[in-house]
Amino acid sequence: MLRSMGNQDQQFTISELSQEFDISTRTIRFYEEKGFIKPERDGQRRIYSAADRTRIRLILRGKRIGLTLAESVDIIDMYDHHGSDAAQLESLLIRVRERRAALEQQRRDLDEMLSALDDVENVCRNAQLTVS
Amino acid sequence: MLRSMGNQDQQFTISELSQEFDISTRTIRFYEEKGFIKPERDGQRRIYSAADRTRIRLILRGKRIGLTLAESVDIIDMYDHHGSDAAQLESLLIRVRERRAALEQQRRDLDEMLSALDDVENVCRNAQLTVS
DNA sequence: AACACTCTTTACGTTAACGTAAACGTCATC
DNA sequence: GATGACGTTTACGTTAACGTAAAGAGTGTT
Repeated sequence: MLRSMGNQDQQFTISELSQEFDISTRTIRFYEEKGFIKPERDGQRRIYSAADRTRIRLILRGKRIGLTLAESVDIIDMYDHHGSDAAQLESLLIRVRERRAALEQQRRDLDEMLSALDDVENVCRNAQLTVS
Repeated sequence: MLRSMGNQDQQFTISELSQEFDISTRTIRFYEEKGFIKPERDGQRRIYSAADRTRIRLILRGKRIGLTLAESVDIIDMYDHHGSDAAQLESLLIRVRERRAALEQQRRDLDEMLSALDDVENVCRNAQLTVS
């Protein structure tokens, strides 16, 4: 786990992140408003760390699979939840399994839908041959 | 494709479907209000066909993977879109491929998230051994 | 007839996730 | 010192997907 720890202290402005992820600055401020990220300040200006940037990336990934922001954050927080307490570990494990069950159901639904689209595509091809 | 055509003419009341799918009757009427299903009537009462029922099932599957109702219906309508016209077939094929690309991206995101959860679970196990 | 259901329409309320606009602060630059 | 470019706060607006409540119709039961 020992990394070279090069430049973890990189910083970003709001417009940089906005452009990189193709989201509005309003969206980024909204995430902060909801407590999902907590950038530092240089006077009034917000300064985002590499960790903030990663959180945004993960939130957006969650969005793409249809999770709400709260759900995404809930999952993300599992990653670095160092609840050393044994009871906390247990409840964390339970939550992880619940999430995984839901995500696996999602994957089944996704696969069904994909194979249905495959069928449509094949039917289309055949029809094209018939027509042409 | 010749099926035995047993009882395709089955009918359902709104409360039957509501219970079967564990959604409210309001939701079912809402779907109709939006034009996603068009049940017949017995006087005032709505009567749902097997096809209506299937559409609801597919809409709900779409919901589970995070699609909007409009998106779900858009995909569902691809299934029985018998656009015999060659140009229509072509544009349908394009739309099918677009959808599939998005769904495949979704599956990648899903798989990443699942493997991240696997990691969390393993870390938890190790921590449990350390603690106990 | 009175009730109990199930269904109907109409309509206002709610939450999430932002969009949009107004009004202002801070630098650099022309 | 005015003009941009970029940032800030505050606040009202918007859409999707229903929830919830009110008031009534139809059908069967006691």
